[in-house]
Amino acid sequence: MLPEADALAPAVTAVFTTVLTEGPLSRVALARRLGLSSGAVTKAARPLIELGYLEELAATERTGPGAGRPASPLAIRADCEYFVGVKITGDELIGVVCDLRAQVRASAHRRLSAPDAGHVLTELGELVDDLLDGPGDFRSRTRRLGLAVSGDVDHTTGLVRYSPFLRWRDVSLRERAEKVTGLTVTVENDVKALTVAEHWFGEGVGAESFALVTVGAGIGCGLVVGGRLVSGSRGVAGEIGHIAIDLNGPACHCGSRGCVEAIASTDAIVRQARVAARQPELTFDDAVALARAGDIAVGAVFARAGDAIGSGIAAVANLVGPDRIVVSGEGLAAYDLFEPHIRAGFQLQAFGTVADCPLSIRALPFEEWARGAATVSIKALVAS
Amino acid sequence: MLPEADALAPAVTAVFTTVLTEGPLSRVALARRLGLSSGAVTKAARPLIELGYLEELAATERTGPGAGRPASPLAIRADCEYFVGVKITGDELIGVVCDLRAQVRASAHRRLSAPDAGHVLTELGELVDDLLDGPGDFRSRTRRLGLAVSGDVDHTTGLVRYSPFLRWRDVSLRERAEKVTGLTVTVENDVKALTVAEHWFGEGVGAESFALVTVGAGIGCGLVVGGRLVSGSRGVAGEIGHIAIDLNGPACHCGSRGCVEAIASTDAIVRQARVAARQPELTFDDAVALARAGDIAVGAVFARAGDAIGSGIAAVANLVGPDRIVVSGEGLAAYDLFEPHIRAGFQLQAFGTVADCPLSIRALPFEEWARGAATVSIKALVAS
DNA sequence: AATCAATAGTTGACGAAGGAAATTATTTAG
DNA sequence: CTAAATAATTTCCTTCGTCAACTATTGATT
Repeated sequence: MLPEADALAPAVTAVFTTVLTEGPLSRVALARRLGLSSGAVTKAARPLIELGYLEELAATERTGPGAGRPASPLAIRADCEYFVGVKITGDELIGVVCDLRAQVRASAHRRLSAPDAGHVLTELGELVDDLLDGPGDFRSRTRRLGLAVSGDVDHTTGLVRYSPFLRWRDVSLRERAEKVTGLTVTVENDVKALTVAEHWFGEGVGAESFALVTVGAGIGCGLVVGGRLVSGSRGVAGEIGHIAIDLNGPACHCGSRGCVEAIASTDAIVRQARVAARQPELTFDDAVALARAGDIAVGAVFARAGDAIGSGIAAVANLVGPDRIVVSGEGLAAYDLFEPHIRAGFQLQAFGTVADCPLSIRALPFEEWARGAATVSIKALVAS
Repeated sequence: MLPEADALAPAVTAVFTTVLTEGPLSRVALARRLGLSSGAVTKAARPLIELGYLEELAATERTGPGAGRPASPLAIRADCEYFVGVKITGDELIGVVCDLRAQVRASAHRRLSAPDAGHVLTELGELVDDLLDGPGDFRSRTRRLGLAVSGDVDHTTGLVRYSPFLRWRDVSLRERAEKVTGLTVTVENDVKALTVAEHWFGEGVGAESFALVTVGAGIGCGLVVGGRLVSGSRGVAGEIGHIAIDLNGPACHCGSRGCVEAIASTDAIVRQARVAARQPELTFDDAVALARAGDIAVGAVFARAGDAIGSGIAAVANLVGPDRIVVSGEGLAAYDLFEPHIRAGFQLQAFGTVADCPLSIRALPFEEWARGAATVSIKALVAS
């Protein structure tokens, strides 16, 4: 078992995170990248190699003019430690085991009969045991568990202040999960966890500022500004879903009117599609099918939703001017119906050079939320 | 003349900025505040005292139980150095001399016949000379000039990339202003400069995240997140004025529709008030007078503008969850007409605990923009 | 082959910065 | 006058990172 990587020198943390997120890099490249002397990098890398976190790759490519000693890049030893991530929803636990590079190595899920905290925690314990004792022998190399929960989460204390979907209030999730699993637990809001995952291992790598927009039952946004996750001084941030974009739009459950979420969440789409198609029993999948089959009224519902999402994204972009934006979410399963409208809505309202901000739109792969949870525990190891 | 405060140890900068922004503080209080040992504070403070930036106040108040050596608070010697700040608008230069605590000591302004860069720079040189050689003998203790310009400004290079009001493109303002004035020049976007001023010396002091919204000919927003000014990766950030809040609202000069600015800028208000009052020659002041006199149609224009501003502020608050928000601007000269609507619009659309964010609304004192410019040069001295 | 230039990485001396704890300073309470 | 409490300083020490010299490894040139 590898020892705790606590209380590391700044340079050690910097080298670790940079190699982790920006792939194999030679010591000289790291020194340039981090503004350190090459000697400092040598010294910082040594303990990480000795602890088994980094390894030196064989020199391979020759770059530049060709002369000179070839660089030996430092790379993460991904299998030196594993991390469990679990996304907790109202009716399901989705769990994964990831390696240090956040690659999913195993996954499992459990349906929940009821979302009360006691029940969820017992199920969580069993799920984690299943994951760690299943094929792969992860148990001996796993110390950490990350949990992702929607709602207001204090990630420093591991307290879930309020989670509407779970109907939890002030649940000390970290403490209780540590007792049940015996692992070191990190708790984070689900959207923020996903944002960290994307910032460290996805399309946000290297971005100084970055926004992740999730579209689904809710519409959320995780923000990275100045290289750091934005938490909001009252625990709330990234509530793109409750930006009002249409004074005369539909009423939203938040009490306002014309919120993005009231127009573009899956629920809102179903509600509008039922009216448009005059079928009160219509499901989301039915709506998608109708729109793809050319139903003009239902198609307009998706178009309007896409425009609304584009407006919300434009608002984020106009305010913080991020390097990059990623739009994702289970609601984008039908993303062919949304994408052009999201882009058009964004382009129309993005101000000046903000319109140049790269926007990637893609469906959210299954397990991604749980992977986000695991990423948070990786981050807790590296940048503790 | 005091030497350059370049390349200081982190603790020295921390002590300096903390004393500067959070008033006289004893060494022990500073140590607690900054997470340093008291010894470190003693060492960090010494050079600052020797250079004349700080002074030790006589122990005054006894706090707590009463026993113990009284603390001798460290305070800024405000008159040890002066800073010039100039706000450049299309038709006017507004200049001030501030002390190290950003108190205005002298001010002057000049009307511009034309906004071309060459002309502006000659006038700038004369304005600065007037300020420094006027009463007060500031010249000998002044090394720095801050310039505030609306538009896209690269503050690291001092280049004005694009300023629509001035019709400037790629003007290397820092270089040229240094040549004309002989001072070390810092250039910043006007709203960002004002934000720094408010963050360091105004209501944003101590805030980890903070938003300043300015209402006037344009509607802008400066953001501080994680203690640092948000610049936007393409130079654009805080464009609250171009968040669209009404799909069917009036067309905006930016090409979109229903932008906050198209509803609530002074121009937009005048335009709408002329229609409402059926007086095509109406001025802003006339509109204010009519609204105050009870004209319902004109009053509704102000109400709608206030609501729109409130919506924009709610969008900012929902996204970044700031500690505090300040609304200011020359457009708020008639702020009695706006204030309740701004607050109501904000409260309606602020999500969850975001609604608890303190909101202060107040008219922008004359010279405040220029003071912001001076503040930027103070910041450049302290945190270079 | 020998040498040189170029680049990568290591090493050890050094200096700057900050912590720990003993010491000094200054006050009030008794 | 002494003890307790708090503030500030000082000294010693550790840590971290730079600097510059040095080793290592390659391709190119002669």
